[in-house]
Amino acid sequence: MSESTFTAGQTLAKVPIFSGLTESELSFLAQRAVPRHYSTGESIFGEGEPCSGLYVVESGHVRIFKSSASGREQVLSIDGPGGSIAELPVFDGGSYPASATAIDDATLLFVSKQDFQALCLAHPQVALKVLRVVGARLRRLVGIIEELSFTTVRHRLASFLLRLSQKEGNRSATGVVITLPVSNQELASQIGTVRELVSRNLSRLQAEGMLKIDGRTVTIRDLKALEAETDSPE
Amino acid sequence: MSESTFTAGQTLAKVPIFSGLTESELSFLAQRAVPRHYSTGESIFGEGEPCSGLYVVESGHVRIFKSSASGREQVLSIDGPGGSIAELPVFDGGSYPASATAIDDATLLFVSKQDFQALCLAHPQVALKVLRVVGARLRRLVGIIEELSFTTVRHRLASFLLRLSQKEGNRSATGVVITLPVSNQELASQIGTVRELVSRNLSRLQAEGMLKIDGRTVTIRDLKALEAETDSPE
DNA sequence: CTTTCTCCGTGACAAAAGTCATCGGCAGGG
DNA sequence: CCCTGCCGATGACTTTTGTCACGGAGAAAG
Repeated sequence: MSESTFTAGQTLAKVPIFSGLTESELSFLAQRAVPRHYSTGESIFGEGEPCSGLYVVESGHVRIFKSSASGREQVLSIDGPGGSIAELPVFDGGSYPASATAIDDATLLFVSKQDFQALCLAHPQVALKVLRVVGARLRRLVGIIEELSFTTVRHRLASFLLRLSQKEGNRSATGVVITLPVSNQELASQIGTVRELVSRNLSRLQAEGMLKIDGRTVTIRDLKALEAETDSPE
Repeated sequence: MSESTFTAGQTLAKVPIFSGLTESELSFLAQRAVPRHYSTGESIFGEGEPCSGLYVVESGHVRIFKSSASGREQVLSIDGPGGSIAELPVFDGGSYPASATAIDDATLLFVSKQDFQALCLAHPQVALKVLRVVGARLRRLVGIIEELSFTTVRHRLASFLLRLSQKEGNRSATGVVITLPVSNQELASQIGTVRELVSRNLSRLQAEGMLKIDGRTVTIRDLKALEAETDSPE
């Protein structure tokens, strides 16, 4: 077994959709999975291209998004190690419904349509696992629709900050401190708006005393008030 | 075999996710599928309720939607005979991500989680079929996100009219004639806005000469112009 | 050090979305 | 027949969103 096949096997074992496979099954798959490396910003596939297989993230992060004619982008999901992308177009035979790029240097394992379908037929458990992950993906999409349809940019921004604070917030004397992980432009793409509105709404939340902004560092001074923003009827 | 089991078998054979099963497998499933009848407007399940199984539409139509705190609704999909709903929460174990009601009198076949999972394990083909159907569903959701994120109410209304005209438009001397199948309120829920904006935008399109509106009958007088509305960059 | 690039913040607008209230038509139930 | 409820249209207004243009901070490159 070659070095790369070995590491691929290691990776595959940790991927939710392949958990539960035996070692021999994993190595069978690993031998057919092709590792591909992408550098920061590089395109993995574009919306509308025919789909030849699925990818499993070994390292790095992948950004899946839709682009508009006028240049705006809407992020659908960000997947890190262990995540799988494009599971679905593999089955319905259509093209990729969105584009994918590497956020940072990333290594993905490519599994061809044929190999993967064969695997699902041979191991029905795998198909059920795929359905489970896809379920989570669907929930996220429905969540995006809900936010876009019902809420304002202000709401979505508040939600984003709260989510971030729960994942990686640090308590301090003055509140919960978080560091914005991305540019305002990217943040805008993730919550479905434009750069300027992110900037403006951040300023406004600061002016109202809920936040204290210092560069990319944000201190949530009034968590309660920020939470109230996310569930007020409008 | 009872009468109802027989009709259930008939129905199941036509459902995409069950096509390809043998007669005996179908009747096996039919015996476990429980027919449930719903009258117009009746709730089938509500968002957040634990999911106990999936439904197959035998007759009538089902509306799947999200509700906001302020009473607005966003329609995610409308499924008719042969459609299946809630396939996904069956697998990821979570609750229903949205609510479902019967649009008209409808008969659904309920298949329990257990029976369905067993079926998928016994017949991997079924799982692949489910994945195909789910793929289409995911594409539709991504389409909704794209529309909500990038386009205006005017755009979405134009798209809706064009879609409708392709499905059931009748050519006439003055243009393509269609009949709005739903109230403005419902139309608003389907394109993600409110009643008033649908009304106003319809009027505006009429004032600009693209449409001629008479009650629920709409004549598209300038198809080209309407199509131009749907792909202008904004 | 200077130039260039990227990113952030903002003011000034313009357009779109949404809210509220009102009016009129029409259908169904009492 | 009248009342009530649902639906559609529309005016007036507010809020939100998005665009354009500009200026400045800071990092990276020459």
